Amino acid sequence: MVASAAELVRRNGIAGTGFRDVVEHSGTPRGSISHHFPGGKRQMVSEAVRLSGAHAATIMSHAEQDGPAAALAEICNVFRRSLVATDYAAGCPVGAVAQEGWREPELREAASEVFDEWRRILRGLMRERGWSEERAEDMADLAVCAFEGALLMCRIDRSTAPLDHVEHLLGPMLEAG
Amino acid sequence: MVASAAELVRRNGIAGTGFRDVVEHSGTPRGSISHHFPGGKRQMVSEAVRLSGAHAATIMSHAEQDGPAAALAEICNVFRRSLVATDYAAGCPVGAVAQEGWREPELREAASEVFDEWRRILRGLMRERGWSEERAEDMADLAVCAFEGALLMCRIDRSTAPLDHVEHLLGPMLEAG
DNA sequence: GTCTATACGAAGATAGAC
DNA sequence: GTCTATCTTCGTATAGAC
Repeated sequence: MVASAAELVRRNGIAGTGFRDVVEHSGTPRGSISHHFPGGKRQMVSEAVRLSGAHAATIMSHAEQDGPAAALAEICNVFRRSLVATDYAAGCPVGAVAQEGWREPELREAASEVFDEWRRILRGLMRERGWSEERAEDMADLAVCAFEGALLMCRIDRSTAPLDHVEHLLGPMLEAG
Repeated sequence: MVASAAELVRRNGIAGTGFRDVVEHSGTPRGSISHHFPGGKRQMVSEAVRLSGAHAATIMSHAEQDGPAAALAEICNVFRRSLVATDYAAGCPVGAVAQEGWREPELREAASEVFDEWRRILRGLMRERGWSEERAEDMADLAVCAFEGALLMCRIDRSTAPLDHVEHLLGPMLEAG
């Protein structure tokens, strides 16, 4: 059910995703919403963001023995496939929450923790490549910003070009300390 | 009225911005909505995006005699001031539409044209610095992606650091061809 | 636990008076 | 042109039956 929520939010946004859609998409019983999510929609979206964020972090970590550029390439590949497979409907659920749900402290907190983890992973990989702590932090910021922005722009362009460009330009930069 | 819509959309998103809020914010008469916007909310948001996009393009163009890094710095400065002045409520209206309104062809088209103009401006400035057409295109993509992503992240972090990092890391890259 | 029905509020669109 | 009132839709939350 949380996975369904994440999938719908990344496509239609928070406001565009109702409980109705989630129960339909997940096939779960309609009457158990308030039982599983006493915190209402906020709680559901919050859990969806954390789930997606952890999933992405796992993907990046899988490539961590190959360095920061490989980690970036890996996560770009996964999202690029999603974009193409859904005809550019599937963006990033964390970005959606960052745009629509930042006023809700619970959602802002969830998105914040996800972004922090992503940056922490990239920072660690760059440190291993000899970057200074400060430069690694700045570059990790740039990488996550560019990644999130690229997902936005790919949907508008109906093309994976922005994501491709980010990956190919930023990858080498992350390697050279 | 369009300016009010743009201001409200960049803060609260499309779904979070009702006609009610717009007439209140702009002080315009409530009964003339459908007269000025026969196309409904879509039309209003579409015009708001184009207005904001053109405004940002003008800002970048003001610094164009000083090169691409100066243009980037100028637009970053303007949005950084907005972020701080509104306690991180004011993001980018074009980004909001890219996230929430991409399904509406009219809105997607408007956002697409705005992004294209921004990239065209940066590409032109980089060409003057001796970049090849292809590299200039890729770097312009990266710059706009990073800028949009930074505005997202600044709100979540409640800090201008992501935007600062993007500006300081990307600026020099745009200069050196 | 799961389900149905409903209350409550919000928002967009529309019609008609002045 | 401007305004008020209303219609309709939709989504969340809640209460109560099985």
